[in-house]
Formats: sequence, C-alpha cells, structure tokens
Amino acid sequence: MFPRRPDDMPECGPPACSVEDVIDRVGSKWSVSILLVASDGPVRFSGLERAIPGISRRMLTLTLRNLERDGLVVRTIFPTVPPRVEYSLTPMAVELQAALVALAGWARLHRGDIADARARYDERPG
Amino acid sequence: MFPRRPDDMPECGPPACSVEDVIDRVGSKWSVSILLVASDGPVRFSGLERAIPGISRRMLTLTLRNLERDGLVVRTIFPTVPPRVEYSLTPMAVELQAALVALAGWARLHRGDIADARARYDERPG
DNA sequence: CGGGATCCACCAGGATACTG
DNA sequence: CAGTATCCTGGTGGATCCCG
Repeated sequence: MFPRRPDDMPECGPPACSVEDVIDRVGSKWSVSILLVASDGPVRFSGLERAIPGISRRMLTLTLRNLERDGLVVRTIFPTVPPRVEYSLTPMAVELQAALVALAGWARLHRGDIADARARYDERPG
Repeated sequence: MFPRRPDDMPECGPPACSVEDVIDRVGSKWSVSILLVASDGPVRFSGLERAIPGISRRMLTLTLRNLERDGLVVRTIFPTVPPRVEYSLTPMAVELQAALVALAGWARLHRGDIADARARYDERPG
C-alpha cells in the first residue's frame, strides 16, 4: 500500500510483483471501501462520507485522489451552486471488482477458521 | 493492513467488511511475497530471506508470526543441529492463492493502463 | 458542498547487534 | 541457522481550521 513505489524503481520484479502492485494500489486503509461503495453507481463526496463510517475528510480526499491518479475512479464536477462532484468507477475498476469478490468469498468461507486460529494462537502454551 | 483491527471493535460491519479483513491480513508489505514463495512447498527461514530481496530479518519474522497467528502458515521445528524450521501453507492459505491469482491477472491485464493513467495525471494541465 | 492546509501522534518497517 | 532486542525514522492517517 502506501508508501508507493518510488518512480526510479523498476515496475516489477520477482517474486510475484503483480499481486504486490495491486496491494500497493488498493491496500490503503480506505481504498476498498470507496471502490465498493462506488460500485453501486456514481457517488458524491458526502455520500461516501456517510457510507464509510470513521473515514476523515482528509483521508477520503487523499484516497480518492490516489484512485483517480491510478485511473480507477473518475471525478466529474458539475458547475452548480452548491458545487456537486461525482465519483464513478472506470471500466478497469469494474473488472477489479470480480477479483475483490473472490477475496470476499474466501473471507466469508474462512472467517470462523481465522478467528479460531487466532484464539488458539493467543492461548498457546508458552 | 497493519494496524490491525483492535480487539474491541466489531469483527465486521458494512460496507464490505470482508474484503477489508483480507486486506488487513495480507496487505502488509511482505505478506503476499511470503505466501507466494511458500506456495511452492515448505520453505525455510533462510530460503525466504533469499527468495525475497530486500526483506529484513525482523520483518520476515514479524510477518511470519502474523501469518501463523491467522492460521495461514504452519511453523514446523526440526530439533536438529543446526536448528531447522520449515514454513508451509495451510489449506486455507492454498485456497487464498486462487483469489490472489485473480488479482495478479487483473494487474497483468491493466499494468499499462495504470501506468498511462498515472502519466496523464502527472502531466495534467493545472 | 467539497474540499485544501496545517499540525501532530503513532506505528510499520529498516539497520544493527546479539543469542541459542 | 533462526531468530530476538533495541533504536530510529518516515509516512500514514487523525483532528482541526479555513476557503470558494
């Protein structure tokens, strides 16, 4: 996730750079939340703020900028009063949803397993 | 990723807590690298160190402990001299690989798109 | 409404040295 | 070989105030 890969470093290298690159892009604290809220259609800034409990204005702005920079969301400004800004997913981000759904499926399947593993680990003898 | 969800917070909540939980677990800087190296079979500490350029002993140990705690890797100690420790993936982690492969596929497909988006964003007028 | 600017705390993570 | 212990820093992310 952040920190982002410096520009003077190679784009890719073994092992398994690809997945790590994705994690670099959607691994920040709020990225996935934003992408999933926006998957229901264009969202406004305040809508995201309401839909994602706990996010600060600053982090919402920063994360949106990063997603926009990476070409995952598009920012559309309507020059009205009061100003209105909508964020929508790019086709690329829509394709990403499938992979995220796979992750979510895995998480749902193994939620109990992980909880059990942690409980056992915490009560380890020693 | 880290910081991990505090124990006094609910395990899950809208929106899309599941994916975020996964990111919390495999989103740390080296987690995915370790999982992918270990997917080829049991690996030793020094093997991981060699296979993952740039990782420090400390972070290798810490990340392995977290993966073990979450039930994603198993640590097997052989009481020989010199000591020998092997790390292998649990079935749960093997299933995760499929989801990670989906992510990698998306990354491979859109590597150029993202690079282009970033280049365009950096040379934006304004 | 939709941010930007600023200050600050915390902690992930690196470097190094030491141990069984 | 496979770690642990300690110190340190950079940057993520929170809180707050201000602006067009």
